[in-house]
Amino acid sequence: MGRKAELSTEVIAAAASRLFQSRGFANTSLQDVAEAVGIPKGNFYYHFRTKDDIVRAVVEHRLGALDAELAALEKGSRDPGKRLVRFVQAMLTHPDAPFALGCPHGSLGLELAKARPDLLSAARPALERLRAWFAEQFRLAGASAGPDRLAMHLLARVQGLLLMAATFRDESFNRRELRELQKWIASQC
Amino acid sequence: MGRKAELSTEVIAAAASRLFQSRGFANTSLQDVAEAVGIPKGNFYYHFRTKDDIVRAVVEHRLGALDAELAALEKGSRDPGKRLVRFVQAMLTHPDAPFALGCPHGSLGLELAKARPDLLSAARPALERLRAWFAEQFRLAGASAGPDRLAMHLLARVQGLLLMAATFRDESFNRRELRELQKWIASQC
DNA sequence: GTCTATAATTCGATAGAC
DNA sequence: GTCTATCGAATTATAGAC
Repeated sequence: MGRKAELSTEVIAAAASRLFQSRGFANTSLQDVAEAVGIPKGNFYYHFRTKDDIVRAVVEHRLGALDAELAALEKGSRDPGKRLVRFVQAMLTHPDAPFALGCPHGSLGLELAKARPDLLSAARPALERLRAWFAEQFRLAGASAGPDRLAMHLLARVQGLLLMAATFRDESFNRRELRELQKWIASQC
Repeated sequence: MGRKAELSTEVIAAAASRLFQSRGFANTSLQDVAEAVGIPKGNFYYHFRTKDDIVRAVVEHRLGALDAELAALEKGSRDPGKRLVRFVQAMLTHPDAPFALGCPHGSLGLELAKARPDLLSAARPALERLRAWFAEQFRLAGASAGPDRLAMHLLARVQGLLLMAATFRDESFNRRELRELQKWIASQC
């Protein structure tokens, strides 16, 4: 079945994912990751060949976490429009703290677009997973406009809301904008 | 009048501003800045005490550039609603290439919110200048909703659009979303 | 004021013992 | 497989000649 080192590699990816979200990719050293997992930093290179490789592992780990969260939303509600509303609502209490640090997938994409365009494609799958799930909910809801366009629009609104929340830290703006976004979702479903 | 070192300091800030936008703060070394200006990197510390200090100088430089751009928009159009429409249109050809690299002010804020929360407040003035100008245009246009809320909403939409543009590089999405944003502006003025 | 030289630290990555 | 030890390069920052 699985590779022998799978567990350790997955543990490292999970720790790196948290560190990338709270400090960014460039500001996370292998030392930081190694300390978070409790291994010497030299041992890191048994699991990964370079620091760049960890980005791919992090995104793969995030895809797994995302699948679980989206599956829970699908199980929790029959109405696809309500699922979307609950998704954006869940951001408020999400362990990744996107209102304080931005969307983990969007902020990683933006950082890589600037500093490491060669790695940008590695960060995109998580955002595309979100986009595809949004589109499916809109399609199931029988939205009037094209579900793909609505999905991209919603993703952009989410990214903008979370970037503003992280930089301005204005609670009343966060609440108001979140409510308006939920109203927009309902109006499209 | 001005300080003796004002010109060199301003030149450094301008170069650092461009590098922060294209590579990010953490990925821009003092060596990069020194090379861009054509001075030895040791000479940097005659103008700035630390690397952190350059963030404040960069934002101050950006405020000046922003003032000039907004003044040109005010001069070019009497209708405040049209000014807002032209502002978002101008992003397409802006030298900062926000569609490829994100909004320089928003992406700097997001990076600092993650990696250097102690420096976040230094990055905010540029975003707040934009917000204030948006609000003034909405107020002048006699918008029905509160101009401050409309301004924050517009800023969030812009940030979301540019983050998505930088990470997805989907030209048709960029055009469509830009057009929708302009339609929203017109509907509020 | 402007330059060279370099200190002090940290980084990603490697070598090799066990 | 897991550890220690360390390399070479890059980083921020300082010292001091001119």
